[in-house]
Amino acid sequence: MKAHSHAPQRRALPDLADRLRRKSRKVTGPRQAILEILGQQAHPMSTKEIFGALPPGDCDLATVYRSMRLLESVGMMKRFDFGDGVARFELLSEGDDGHHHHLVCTGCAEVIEIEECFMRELEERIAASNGFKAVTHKLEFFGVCPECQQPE
Amino acid sequence: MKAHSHAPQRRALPDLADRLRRKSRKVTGPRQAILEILGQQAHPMSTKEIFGALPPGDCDLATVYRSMRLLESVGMMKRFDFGDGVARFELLSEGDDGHHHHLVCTGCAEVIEIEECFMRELEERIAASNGFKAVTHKLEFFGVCPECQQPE
DNA sequence: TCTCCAACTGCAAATGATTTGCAATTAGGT
DNA sequence: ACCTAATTGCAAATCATTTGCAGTTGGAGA
Repeated sequence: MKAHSHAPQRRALPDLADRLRRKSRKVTGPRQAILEILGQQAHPMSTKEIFGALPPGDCDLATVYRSMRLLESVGMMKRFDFGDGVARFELLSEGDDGHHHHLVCTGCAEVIEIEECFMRELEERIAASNGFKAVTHKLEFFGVCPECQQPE
Repeated sequence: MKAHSHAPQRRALPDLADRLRRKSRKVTGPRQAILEILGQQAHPMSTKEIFGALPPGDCDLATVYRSMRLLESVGMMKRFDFGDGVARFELLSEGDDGHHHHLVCTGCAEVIEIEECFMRELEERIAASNGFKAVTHKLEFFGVCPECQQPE
């Protein structure tokens, strides 16, 4: 498991309040709880996983889905797509745009964060040569982790 | 529209027969028809689109889904994921592993193929430093195409 | 502190892509 | 031509995610 200090947990709540107020949205129990969960998690979590980590009976799955969208829209959450049809989220710390990539084990689904992004210049080159603007990219790596390499 | 000669259409059918025979699968009408469609298309098509391009009443949507899986498994089709929840496919010409990337306009969904792949060494670096094997990646670019940049 | 209404929430039903069970059909090896 | 496993159509089932609706609640303003 890779150390990755995600959550300046102390600032999470006031930050949440600020961002929500700006859009006249409310600071509700589910939203705080979700932030709490994600703050303890170093790796992206699916909505189902988040729901499962919530105190039982605390809130509805639909509410979690709705919350993820909202939190994403106010820039507190980054959505990732590992191509398995399930959206995953990471909590963004303030000022972080969350741009990074992952190395996902195709055997056990272990996830390792790749800090560096080598693609900025590449983006620019591609944008320029195709007349595109605002070019971004999605990039994830897949492979077999050391554990899964043992026959066992 | 970018020129991209996808289909050595002449060789498609015998090739199909070969590959299918090896797995004792059959050369059926729907499978030939799908190959035909994809062979005329320079860009990835979704299953629905393929279905729509097929002569009406020719075959069932479920059959198209099943065919795409099969054709992918015998290495005649490459699956792409643009993150919109719909799988897209390109016909592979013989000997081609289909590894390339796309630049997708977030406005009109225009797709441009990016021939070069600059990631081989990167893959190796990432594999090495994390002890992973068989590392691959998924990478797609998104941006606003020249058309969509005009206010209209 | 009390009011009030837009923002939320739970619940169930709706979506949309994709898969699957099953009985009827067919390609292709012998 | 025959025979059987591979295919297909159709409808029902999955799965992730969204949405309609009626009841609940956070928080700006009196």
